[in-house]
Amino acid sequence: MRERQILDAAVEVFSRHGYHSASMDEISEVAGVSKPMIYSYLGAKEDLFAKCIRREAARMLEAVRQGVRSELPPDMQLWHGLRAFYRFVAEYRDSWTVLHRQALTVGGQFAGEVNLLRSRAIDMVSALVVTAGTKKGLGQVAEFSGPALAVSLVGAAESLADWWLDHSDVSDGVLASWLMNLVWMGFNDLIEGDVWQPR
Amino acid sequence: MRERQILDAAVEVFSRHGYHSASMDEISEVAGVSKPMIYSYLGAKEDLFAKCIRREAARMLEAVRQGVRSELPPDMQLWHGLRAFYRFVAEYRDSWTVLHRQALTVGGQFAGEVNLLRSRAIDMVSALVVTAGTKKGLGQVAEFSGPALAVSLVGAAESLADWWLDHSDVSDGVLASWLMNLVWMGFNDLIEGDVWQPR
Amino acid sequence: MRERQILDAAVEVFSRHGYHSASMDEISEVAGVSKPMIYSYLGAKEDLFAKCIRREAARMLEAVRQGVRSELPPDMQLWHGLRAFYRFVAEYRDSWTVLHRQALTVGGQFAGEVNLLRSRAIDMVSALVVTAGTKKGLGQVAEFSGPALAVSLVGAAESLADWWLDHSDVSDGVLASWLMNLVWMGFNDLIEGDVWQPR
Amino acid sequence: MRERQILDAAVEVFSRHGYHSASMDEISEVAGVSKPMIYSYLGAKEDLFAKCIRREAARMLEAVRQGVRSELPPDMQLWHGLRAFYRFVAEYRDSWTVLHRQALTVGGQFAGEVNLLRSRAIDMVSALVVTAGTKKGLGQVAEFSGPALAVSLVGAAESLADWWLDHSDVSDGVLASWLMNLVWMGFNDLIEGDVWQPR
DNA sequence: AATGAATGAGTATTCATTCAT
DNA sequence: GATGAATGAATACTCATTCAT
Repeated sequence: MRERQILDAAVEVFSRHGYHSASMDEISEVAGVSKPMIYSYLGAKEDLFAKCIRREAARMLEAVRQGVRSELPPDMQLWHGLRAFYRFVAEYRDSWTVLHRQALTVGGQFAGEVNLLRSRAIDMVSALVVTAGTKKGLGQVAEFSGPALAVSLVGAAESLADWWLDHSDVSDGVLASWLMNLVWMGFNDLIEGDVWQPR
Repeated sequence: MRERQILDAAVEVFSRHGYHSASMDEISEVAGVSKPMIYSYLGAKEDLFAKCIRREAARMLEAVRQGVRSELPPDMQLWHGLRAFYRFVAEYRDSWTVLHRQALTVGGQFAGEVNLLRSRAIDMVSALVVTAGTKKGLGQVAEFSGPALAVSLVGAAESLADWWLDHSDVSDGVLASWLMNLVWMGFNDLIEGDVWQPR
Repeated sequence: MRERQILDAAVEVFSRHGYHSASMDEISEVAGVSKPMIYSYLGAKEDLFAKCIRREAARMLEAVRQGVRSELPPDMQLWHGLRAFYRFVAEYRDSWTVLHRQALTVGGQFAGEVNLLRSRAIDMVSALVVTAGTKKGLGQVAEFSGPALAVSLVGAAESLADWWLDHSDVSDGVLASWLMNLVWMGFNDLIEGDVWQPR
Repeated sequence: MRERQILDAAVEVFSRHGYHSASMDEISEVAGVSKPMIYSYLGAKEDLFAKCIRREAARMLEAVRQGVRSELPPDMQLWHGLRAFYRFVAEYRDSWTVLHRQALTVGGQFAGEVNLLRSRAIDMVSALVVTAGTKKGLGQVAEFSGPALAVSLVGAAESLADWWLDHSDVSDGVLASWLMNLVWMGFNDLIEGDVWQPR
């Protein structure tokens, strides 16, 4: 469809240049569609960008959701979720770039969209942690602010994804494991030689 | 001094609108100085932005560095470092915004400056972790990729800082403690009811 | 065509104010076209100016070339060439102004273009003189530096053209005759009462 | 004196960059004087330029005037005058550049100044020619428009001077002789092998 | 339905010129 | 008398956006 064609091009171009430096001209060229078409189908630049973000966010969420196996124990769920996330980042690099880097630049105009994605991700994590906690009979974790911990985890995962873009010689499984050792085991256990491993 | 006056204004405006949308006109107005003065003292827009980033990065590093008490055990060092970081974010909100959000937008032109800051931060954390690890006679941590873990921690801290901007009713100490419970104890210990607390 | 429309306006404005003082705004206004069109069709100010010069130079050369009747004796050829030149100056006053006065001002950036024109003119004259000389079996003239004489003649013709702009009550034929009496006969013959006249 | 110091610098800078591109900053720097001084002594940029032209024009006229030996026959007077002119051009290259090239660029603002110089030069030449003519009992020359011929001669001399700047391996005497052969003898005589030589 | 052609509005940057000292 | 510091005003250039076809 025309709409999809244009969105694909837009994501590519926004990813390459960022919101401001991306030109409608280049987008129309890459899409192989005239500029008036873009305006007719997707509205002004701002709308277009918003729609890019929304679509890519949905894609990513879906990918992660599919990765999580809810029949497994919480730690394994988290691990699989992280792997799915990293696979997505690897496969849809442009999507990731747009979501993570470019979406922040537009004066908070799109913070909403991105925050929505982030909240969703955070919700997923929170659920996991809380579940794990309650299973063990400890609601304590929530008091340490489940949301805040989830936010931190998401930030860590994102940051590591960025790092990965420049150190791509590591598998998604290893990457996820590293992160598990940080957030599941903590430095303290690591120091003690106590590591986490997928079972 | 004039230079400082201008840089302050520039940080404020860049923080508000981002690099591209910020206009030299607004900066000059906020600074209470005519535009030619800006060019004379700090050069073109790009230079100006670079100088903003460099100054704020230096400030932040200094603040964190001063917060860390190297005579304390590693976990306490980390905790104090985090607190210093959050105090800085709270006090110099604009600095933080510019460093974290806006610096990424300029086509990687300034990635260098920001990455430098980030590397410095990561180095500090790495040093702590490695120190802690070796004290216990365990080089293991390195195999989990010290750098990657440090990257993750920094990401987590940044992400939490962002979250904090919208949930400012928490003290920096609490915030740092939350993060310590994530990275030092890990979910596993938390679930077990094993929490980290400043001593 | 749009391109022609713009070039016409540009020549007019450059002729009036010179390269530096001419503003793209005025050109666009005179052309009855918006500024972006100028940039789109003809590029930046410098390109625009270069294109003006090139077009006018070509025009002028063509005009002169068409004026020369190569079947006539050398002196008549020269006379006809000069007439054609003055007719061109009279008809395209702006072209002449741009070529002669304004093209020199841009820091030698366009000296090339103009010098090319001048060389062409000089070549034509040189050819004539040398032809005349060799017909009479005398290569001597070249030894008096054909090029230098040609340069001088061109300079004389240009200077006279400028003078003419303020004393337009003289026909191109008369003007050309005056010049012939200078360069063909010389003061000496004139003093002797020996004048040149078209046959 | 301060005034002279500034004028010297101005001529140098105007000669290098032309009127528009020359900056008051550079002039003040070259003069070793602060900008307000320039304004105080010589007025605004336009005034300054006018004064440069006036001074250099006077210098040049004086130089030529001193070169002419009025006790000699007209052709020798002319030849000596031309030599003096070329010696001046060689020695005060900047003066010549400013007078000939740069003065034309300013939208006719300074045409007056330069034309004044030119008229003076033309007057000198006219006088010579007329004198020569009348001595021979022939008022004819005037009918060929003494002024126009003078204008042409001056143009030829200027043009040749410009050419000389790029072919400096010729003495001023030779240069003047070439020109004499053009304007005194004419192509016709040259073709006949009849050349002019200083006696 | 689709586009080539056109533009309004905005921004960085530069300099001649002048105060305050 | 002399200047460092400051600015008003001007200009090239770009790009999102829309008609006329």
